[in-house]
Amino acid sequence: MLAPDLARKASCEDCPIRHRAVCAHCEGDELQVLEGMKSYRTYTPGEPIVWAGDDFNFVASVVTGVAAMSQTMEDGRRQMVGLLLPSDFLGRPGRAHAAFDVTAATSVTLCRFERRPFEALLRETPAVGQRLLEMTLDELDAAREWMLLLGRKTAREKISSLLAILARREASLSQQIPGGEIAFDLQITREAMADYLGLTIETVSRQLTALRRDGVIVLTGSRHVTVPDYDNLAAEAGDDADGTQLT
Amino acid sequence: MLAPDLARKASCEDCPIRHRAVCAHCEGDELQVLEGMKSYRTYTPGEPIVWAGDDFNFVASVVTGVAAMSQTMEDGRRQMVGLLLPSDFLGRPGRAHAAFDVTAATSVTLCRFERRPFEALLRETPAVGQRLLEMTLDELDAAREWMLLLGRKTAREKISSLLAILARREASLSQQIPGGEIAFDLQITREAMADYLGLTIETVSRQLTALRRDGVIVLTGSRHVTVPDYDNLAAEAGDDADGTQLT
DNA sequence: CGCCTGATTGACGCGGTTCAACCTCAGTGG
DNA sequence: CCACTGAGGTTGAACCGCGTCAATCAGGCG
Repeated sequence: MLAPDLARKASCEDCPIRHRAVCAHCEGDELQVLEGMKSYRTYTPGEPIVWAGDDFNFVASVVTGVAAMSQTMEDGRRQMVGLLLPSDFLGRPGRAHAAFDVTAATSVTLCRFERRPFEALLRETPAVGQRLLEMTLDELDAAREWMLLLGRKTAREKISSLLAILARREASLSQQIPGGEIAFDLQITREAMADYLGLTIETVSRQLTALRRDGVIVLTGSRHVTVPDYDNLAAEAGDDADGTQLT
Repeated sequence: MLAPDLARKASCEDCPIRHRAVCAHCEGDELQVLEGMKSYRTYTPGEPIVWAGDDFNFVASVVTGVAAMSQTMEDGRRQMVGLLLPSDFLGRPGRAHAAFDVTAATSVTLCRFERRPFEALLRETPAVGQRLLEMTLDELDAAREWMLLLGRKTAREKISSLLAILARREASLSQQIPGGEIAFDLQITREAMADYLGLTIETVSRQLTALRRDGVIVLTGSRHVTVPDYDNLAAEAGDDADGTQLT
């Protein structure tokens, strides 16, 4: 299950998430300690990482890929409660059981630390705790923004919001011209979109079709999206122009 | 605007939230520092504490009362994203502007610290940062639980969930007999309930009536609720019996 | 080719919103 | 003392957005 290319410990210095992850503020000695504690593991798409209620004796940073955190009701209704992207932190120091299901959405590589030693590290190395606090506060803000989407937005606005987020990320990653058209691939299925947005796959499909019909987006195949006019899409999302932006 | 009885600084030793708030882990010297930094302020019911986007140069602990954190769309749709109860922390170290509106739901007294000195304290006093991290992680879990409610639960389940939370809190505060009936007052209006649950006031009213008709609750006046059988109410909330519980 | 998973589309119905009337109660002032 | 007022709450009727159920389509793979 170990990815061959990452099974031998890559150096933290070369790590792609070096300056965004929980270890971002660490230097020299501290980084050495982390280097000694870490181990990599790669999960295949769809593979469960933990189930809610399970013993959960490690914490980890996502190095590559996407993992989904979700909750399921007895009758099968499911709600995604977080998307874990590279540099995001997974796990809960001070808690021995997982609160949510976590599943690999794509192929995912984690940089893992045993929970106990990591908790000790938190006590002794303020830099890690401070960075974790920053990251957790950001996640809390993002979760609260998402609550507005889930509680008050229409299906069309929900889809538009999600596409706008993905378009913004694509634009920032690829340094595209502001105002120009943005194109990206949906990495996730309609089902994952529905779980994330609190909708059904049928509604997701219908609203995508409607947005295409109205010229807000261009769909090539079912997974490739082109946004001719980002402002137009943002207006459909119902976010006030000056307001905060979902991450 | 200062509450006369709290305007002179009450001692941290006697503080009702002494061992639950952000200062919980502090001892001796550290407490002295906080004691010197703090100032109290009381807000009247309905009074805004901050608006989203405003300069926000303090952080605070709620000492007494209830404050509501919420987000509003251009057209007036509103979603509450958090309820701040005594000992809860308000504010975001490292950020100069508020992300959400915060309003006093009842009369609220805050124990406030200027943001800059508090940030310095966070760097120098690990105990505060560690406690804040714990609290933030708990809030994040609660926000994620709420996402399931907003995204997937029916109106009846939403109301039942809220009542179950309030009943649990009442039972734990008043040490009631497990299995016995639980009675409590709704401290908030139908409008606040609707904003919290992502519903309209009409739907809130109708579902409360339906739960009363079905014997799940007894309503005395419009604000006093008696729960004859907690397990029955919990079943209506749709939470799986073994699962995690909203706080 | 057949099979399976993911996605689209249509028909239909329900749950929750919308709009509106009305009720209750606590002030408030004549 | 009672009329007036306004906020909070309840109830009814009609509408419609989205879920449900079901049929069909497209693409990948043995």
